[in-house]
Amino acid sequence: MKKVELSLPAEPLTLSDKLRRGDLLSAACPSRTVMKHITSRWGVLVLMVLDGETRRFSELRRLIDGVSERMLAQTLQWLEADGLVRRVAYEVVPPHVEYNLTPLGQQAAHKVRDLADWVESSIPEVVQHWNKASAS
Amino acid sequence: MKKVELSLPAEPLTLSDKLRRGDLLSAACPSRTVMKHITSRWGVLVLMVLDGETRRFSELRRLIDGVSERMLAQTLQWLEADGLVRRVAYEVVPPHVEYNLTPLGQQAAHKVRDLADWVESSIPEVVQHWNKASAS
DNA sequence: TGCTATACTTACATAAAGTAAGTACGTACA
DNA sequence: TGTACGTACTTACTTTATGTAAGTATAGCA
Repeated sequence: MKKVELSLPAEPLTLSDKLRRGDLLSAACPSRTVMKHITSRWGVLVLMVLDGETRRFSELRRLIDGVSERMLAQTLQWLEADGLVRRVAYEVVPPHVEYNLTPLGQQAAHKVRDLADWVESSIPEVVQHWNKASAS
Repeated sequence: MKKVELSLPAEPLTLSDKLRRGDLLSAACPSRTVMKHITSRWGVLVLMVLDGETRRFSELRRLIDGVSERMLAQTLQWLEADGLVRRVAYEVVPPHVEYNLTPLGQQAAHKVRDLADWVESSIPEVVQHWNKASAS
């Protein structure tokens, strides 16, 4: 079983420093993988919707317009493996599974929410730019 | 020439409200597209690197480990079209092109940087979770 | 009895991303 | 003078990721 090593930035750092921080600019750094999961098309929306709430799989599917069951399941598995999402399954038929955020996931969700809020509120300016550019 | 309309949330809003804010949860909302550009694999890194700096194409390519010229060009074109990145080309041979952020792009870059900082500093916890899970 | 709902997984089709090469011309170096 | 390298891209082709549709076991309701 292979343990993941953190990639080391250019400056000489102590071992504990290396364990302390990732570097998104280096391709081999595991932070790239985590960022990929969080900023994936559905990852962003899952974190938004789970922020402070517990939701069932089917609720998430309905709340997140356009997501397929396949991608929702995969996204949740990524986030669960990263320790951001907690999955609670009740052994009943038909199945009943609940999802919520871990403390770490909550932190991520706050950053994502800040970005999402900015995007949602800046949309008019971006759209204006689109229309201006296509008009010229 | 088709103008883009904003998708309307559930609550009844005035027309000016509709122009005011996007809704990432609805599939048809243009905020989905902008979010896609910003949170794309290379979009995040481009915004990070351009934060407060002017950079040439080749500098970006070297700073962002692993990016291909093809994807870097495409990502920059997306962000330029969204009004987040400004492109300045000098008509010389060999070519010389500079990129920097618009005020809107700076705002986006700040949010992205907050998220990136969190990911980079939270990596040890995530990796610990990976190793713990694979050990069991 | 038949229909709907649950939380997934699997096989297959499509879209996106990665890879490699080409471009036109300047500069550096031997 | 010839050769290699650097610039900012684009194009053709391959690989990977995503979307779509269908299948699963069983309970509740009409």
